[in-house]
Amino acid sequence: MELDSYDKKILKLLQQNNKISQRTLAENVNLSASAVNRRIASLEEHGIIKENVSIINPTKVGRPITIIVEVKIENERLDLLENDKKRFVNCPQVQQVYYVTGDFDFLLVLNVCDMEEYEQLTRELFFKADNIKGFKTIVVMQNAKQNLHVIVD
Amino acid sequence: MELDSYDKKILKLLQQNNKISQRTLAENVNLSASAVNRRIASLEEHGIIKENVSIINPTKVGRPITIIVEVKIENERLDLLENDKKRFVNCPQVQQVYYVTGDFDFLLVLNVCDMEEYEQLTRELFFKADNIKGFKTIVVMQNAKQNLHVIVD
DNA sequence: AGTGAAAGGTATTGGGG
DNA sequence: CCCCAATACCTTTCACT
Repeated sequence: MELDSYDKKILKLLQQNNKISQRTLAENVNLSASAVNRRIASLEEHGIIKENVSIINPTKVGRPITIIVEVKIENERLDLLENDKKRFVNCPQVQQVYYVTGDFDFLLVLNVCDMEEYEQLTRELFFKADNIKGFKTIVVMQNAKQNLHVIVD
Repeated sequence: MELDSYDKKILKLLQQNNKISQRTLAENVNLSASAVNRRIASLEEHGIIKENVSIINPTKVGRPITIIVEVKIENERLDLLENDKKRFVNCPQVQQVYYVTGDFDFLLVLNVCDMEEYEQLTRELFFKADNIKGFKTIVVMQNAKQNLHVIVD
């Protein structure tokens, strides 16, 4: 799907605030509300808009700790790798799973309420599994920016 | 602010899909639509709901590359540190900025369209600045999970 | 705080260019 | 693909429990 300048403006606005009304959106991009409506529907159908969500402040719901983990695996055999990946992805405390190459194989970003919760998670995620060579824990001191904005232009 | 079980259910649902109507939400949590309306307003006022956004699929808008950077700084003097942080935070390609302690000082997550864009960014972010001791680039092979969900219970 | 109903505002669909 | 207009739906407010 090709995005024209209308679609791009709509995306730019919606990824900052998706509660903005289609009428207001329409005024901003110089289109009618129904045109905006159809474009949004199309962007969603094509998966360009992946989801519409509220972002929660983790600190305010008692989960103030962000932890980064660099994971080294033992064996890169595809089925074992997929198995590790699934375990990470299915863990609700794990927000982000990146498969990388270099000194380590996975980088994880976790959100937890305290270090005890993290310690218990390490058992499930790393110690109980037999394809993990090692992992390095990095505790985040300050979460200076955290969003999923994509440049659209 | 104390969250009761109604608030928690509402938050759980909204961080999966904030386009769900308040009436549907009300049915799910066994409250009236107006009660849900007031609770959502309160959650927003208190900053528990930080923002409402559409999440864009980066690949589908021509920005398929995620890069992780570990940054070591030269001098931890507060003003220099803040200066580095601001430079990272203000860069639109930088989605996430974590200040950490250990082998490195900042971990960044970037989204770019190609390696050339990243290379140019490194000049702005790292080479032009004189408080950067070094940085390590990790190119993400596969983005297996990426969200900002927080466990609410 | 919660409810239900009324009022006001939005989203969505269909006819026509 | 656009606009406009009608309808259906949703949010918001208010009086009351």
